[in-house]
Amino acid sequence: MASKKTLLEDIARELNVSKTLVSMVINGKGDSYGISKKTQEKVLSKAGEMQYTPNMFARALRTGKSNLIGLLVADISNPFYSNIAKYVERALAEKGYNLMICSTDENIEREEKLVQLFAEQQIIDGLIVATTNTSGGFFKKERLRNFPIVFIDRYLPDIESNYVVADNYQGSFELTDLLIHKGCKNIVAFNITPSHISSLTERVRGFKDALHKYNIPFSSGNLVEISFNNIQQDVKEKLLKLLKQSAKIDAIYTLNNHIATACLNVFNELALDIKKEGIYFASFDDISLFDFVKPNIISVSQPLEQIGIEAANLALKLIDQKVNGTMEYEKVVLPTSIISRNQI
Amino acid sequence: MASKKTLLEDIARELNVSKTLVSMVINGKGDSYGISKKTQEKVLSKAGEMQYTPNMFARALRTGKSNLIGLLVADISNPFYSNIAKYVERALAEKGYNLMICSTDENIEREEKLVQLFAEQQIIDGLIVATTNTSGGFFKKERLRNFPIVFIDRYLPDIESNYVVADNYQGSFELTDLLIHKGCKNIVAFNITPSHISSLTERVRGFKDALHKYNIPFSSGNLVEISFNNIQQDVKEKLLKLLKQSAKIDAIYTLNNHIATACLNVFNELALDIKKEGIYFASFDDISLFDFVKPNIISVSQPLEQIGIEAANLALKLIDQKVNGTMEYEKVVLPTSIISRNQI
DNA sequence: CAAAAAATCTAAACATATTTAGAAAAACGT
DNA sequence: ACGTTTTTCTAAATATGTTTAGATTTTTTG
Repeated sequence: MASKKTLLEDIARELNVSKTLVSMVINGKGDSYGISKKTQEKVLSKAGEMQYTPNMFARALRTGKSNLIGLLVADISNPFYSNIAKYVERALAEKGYNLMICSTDENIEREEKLVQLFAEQQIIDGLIVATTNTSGGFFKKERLRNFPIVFIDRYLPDIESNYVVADNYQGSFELTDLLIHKGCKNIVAFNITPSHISSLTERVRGFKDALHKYNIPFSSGNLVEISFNNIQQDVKEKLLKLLKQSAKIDAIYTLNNHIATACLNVFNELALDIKKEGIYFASFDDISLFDFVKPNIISVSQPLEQIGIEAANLALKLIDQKVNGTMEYEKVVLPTSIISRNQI
Repeated sequence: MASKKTLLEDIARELNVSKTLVSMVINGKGDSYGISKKTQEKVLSKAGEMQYTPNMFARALRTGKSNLIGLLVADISNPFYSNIAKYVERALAEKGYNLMICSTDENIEREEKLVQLFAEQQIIDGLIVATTNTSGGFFKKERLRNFPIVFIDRYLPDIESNYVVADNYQGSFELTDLLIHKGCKNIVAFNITPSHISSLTERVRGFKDALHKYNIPFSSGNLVEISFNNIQQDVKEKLLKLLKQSAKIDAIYTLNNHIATACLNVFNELALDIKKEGIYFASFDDISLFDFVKPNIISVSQPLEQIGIEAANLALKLIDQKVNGTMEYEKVVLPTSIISRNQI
């Protein structure tokens, strides 16, 4: 005989009070509604005794608040995102919020469907998203414009928005700068296509600007595009071509961890010893793998924990502001750090 | 002027029908309720036109179903779990369900709080959980016993339950068997303490049984316990001691990827070349890292995708059965595979 | 064509809270 | 003791759907 769930009404009946009163007390508004201490005491203890827990749906339906935050990432199995997810979740749990994580599989349509479902439906109170979208058109929609959304990792340049990102430009600039100081003259950066997402364009810009600062010429050969759908194969081809060409290169700089991993795979497979050839290996994004592999990798590490915490807090702040009417855009850019493993 | 959300009533008013009818049609029950094709057509097209999307909370409140499944794991940033999460999510999305992922931080209290919140509150229709609990006492509670729960990775031996796990015993047995065939006589397994979770005890059992099969003596020295709270330091100490001792060991077998990673860190830090000393390195759990490091690692790989898919399907099946009254326990044990990188 | 049967549709109840507007009780002032 | 405040509490409305029981309308049948 599975005993039915305790309802507000059950408590009210037991105590011979109205459910209004019980609701007020349960929600900690007893004082402000002038419920006597004694009654509050009674209600609270009875509620505990009967193991009352409010029905979230009824509450959300009435209040329009679910205490749920959504997190949308391209791929939850990517350690970059799963780590951020962990920190976001921790930060939210402290404030009594729960997190709904969903992967979009780097698929714009799925992303839009999920945003629609979550945000327009008001299933969640706020959204944190590493968007796969590029145009911003979707997020301009009236109903979304008034919804608390925090972009992380990537933002959409053509719309005003709240975001928390690493300083991709500066990180890339510094990394390139470091390589140059180590004597590199012909650094080849591996980018991914399509590459309109902000983080990548910023990294490219940082790379180019650093070269420019030292008057090192940049030619199309310094930026290799890897097709997203065929990373492994494409990296292998481009890499082999590079190593065979007459113009000697002295550093490979992969613009994200996917490409880095693909390169390492190729080195492994072909037993290539980059180091012996006097080529540095550098990458944006630091993943734990880098601590174990050869060649040693110089990397730009993003402050995952900070990104997570800031994003969570910003989301909560926006939710608050929304209630209070005002709504300003906040842009958080966090510094990266170079992890320079003793190279060559 | 942010246009208000479209409600059922709005559509009903526009078309001069009852909202009952609209609801029926929207839910695809038009035929069974005998709503004429023409009317259904009208409703559907108007709903599309007005961009109607039902309010999930109102619906869930009334029906007691949210189309949400919960996934509770110890640590979403652990690639083992985040990969499973990805596959679970995909499988559920196909069936119109969404996934709420939460990390428990390997904290029993937090786990229980979340289960309470999600399951008892009926926020979710079903739960998939890699439990940190050990006793089963918590899950024996009346209200949870009638809730669709699928355990993954680990199950609780002292309660009847539904679970999807890898064949930890068999995988461990085969791995040990392989090592023995390679000539190992003194294999040392690194376990984690506390180690009452089923997956680990099964792995230990497989290890011992394989030794026994070949009449290889097992002594306490063959099983090193690493304390969970201090993995890195503890591994380092135990490892150094082992390598210095007189009795030569010929294989190290780490019982999960955490310990494996810790070992690799030590090898790295101290520039130890296990291989040169003629020691094999093996580990349960295969993570991508293993493809890149030295020494080459023989590992037991778990079928992550299958675990995810089976867990998702089982959860949905249970939800169905719950509605239909019957409720049987299903235990899915999936085969593992050995990844034998050419060692020594 | 009236009665019976079948096909369509609807009013009202319900799911479980929160909140508003106002009632009842207690305390106070003279 | 009676009107006024103040304190404490409650009935009813509300949030947005789903579902039951029954009402209308249409079609069929003798």
